[in-house]
Amino acid sequence: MTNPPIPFRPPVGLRLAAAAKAVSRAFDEEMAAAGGSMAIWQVLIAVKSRQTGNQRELAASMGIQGATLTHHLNGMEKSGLVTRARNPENRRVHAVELTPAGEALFLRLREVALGFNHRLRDGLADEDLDRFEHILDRLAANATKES
Amino acid sequence: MTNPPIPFRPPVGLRLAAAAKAVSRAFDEEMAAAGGSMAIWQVLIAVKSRQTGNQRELAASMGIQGATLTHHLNGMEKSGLVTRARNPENRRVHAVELTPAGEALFLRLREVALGFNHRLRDGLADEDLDRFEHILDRLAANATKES
DNA sequence: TATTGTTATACTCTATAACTATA
DNA sequence: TATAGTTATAGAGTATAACAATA
Repeated sequence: MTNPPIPFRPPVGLRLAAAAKAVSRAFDEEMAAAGGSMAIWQVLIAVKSRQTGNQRELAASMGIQGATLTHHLNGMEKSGLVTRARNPENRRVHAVELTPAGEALFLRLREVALGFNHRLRDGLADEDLDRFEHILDRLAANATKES
Repeated sequence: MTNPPIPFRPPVGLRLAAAAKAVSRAFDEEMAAAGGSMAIWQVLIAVKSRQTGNQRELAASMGIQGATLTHHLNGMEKSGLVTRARNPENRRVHAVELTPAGEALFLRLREVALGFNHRLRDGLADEDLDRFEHILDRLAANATKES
């Protein structure tokens, strides 16, 4: 009836989550100091890198639901960062575009992101990062494939 | 007035965040199916692996604030998973202990976590994971060190 | 006064369900 | 009917500030 200690070592997924949390938190702080946020930055990237896509695709590329993206876009539109206009050829589609303020914020946040990543990569060779990203991809694929 | 596309490649930090999100989400789903959650699992691990620590240390090991941990413990106490009793030697300290239900849930979630990690590691050699975790540590350290 | 933890409150991100507009 | 997106609502996780209990 005693309670023998169970040998225990934190699993790899937890290591990944903890590291990602620490990195995201530090990144968020720098984004906030520059007038942005992680979510805003992701939307700006998504809009900037695939201007033609509809919102559903945009949301998918961010890993969130369409309604969640609407939520973020509402805030960004209210802040004057983006505009949404119906596409004349298919008026169901809303074309999301950056305003000048949105473009300016994108450039500012990009500076922050580039600087952050430069610091993040300190002491890490490109080869290390390539392998690292390869394993990231593998983990994500393993996690999401049906057992 | 045209809009020349700015060459752009998602930074590494974003890759890390996206992979962690995908993995965490899949993990959360399995935890939920077993009656738990990521937060509950982390508390159980923290309590289980360092029973002597006070709540502040517990929170720190989870990367959250003390008040946030209280929030989780309130829920877990209400669910009958943990008890909190004052330490007679220093009555400011609340000793967090698992109830039998908490122990049972720990074991159940551990099964889920072990199975998940087994699947997660599919096709990855220990050597790969060692290097991977080393880089995770490095990234976390780089992110949190003052620039 | 300092330490430990809780309460009160609020913010952000996320989701689902029901809805509107358009095709 | 099907598709694109929005609105309404809710839940989880987090934080800060003020507080109570104890030392």
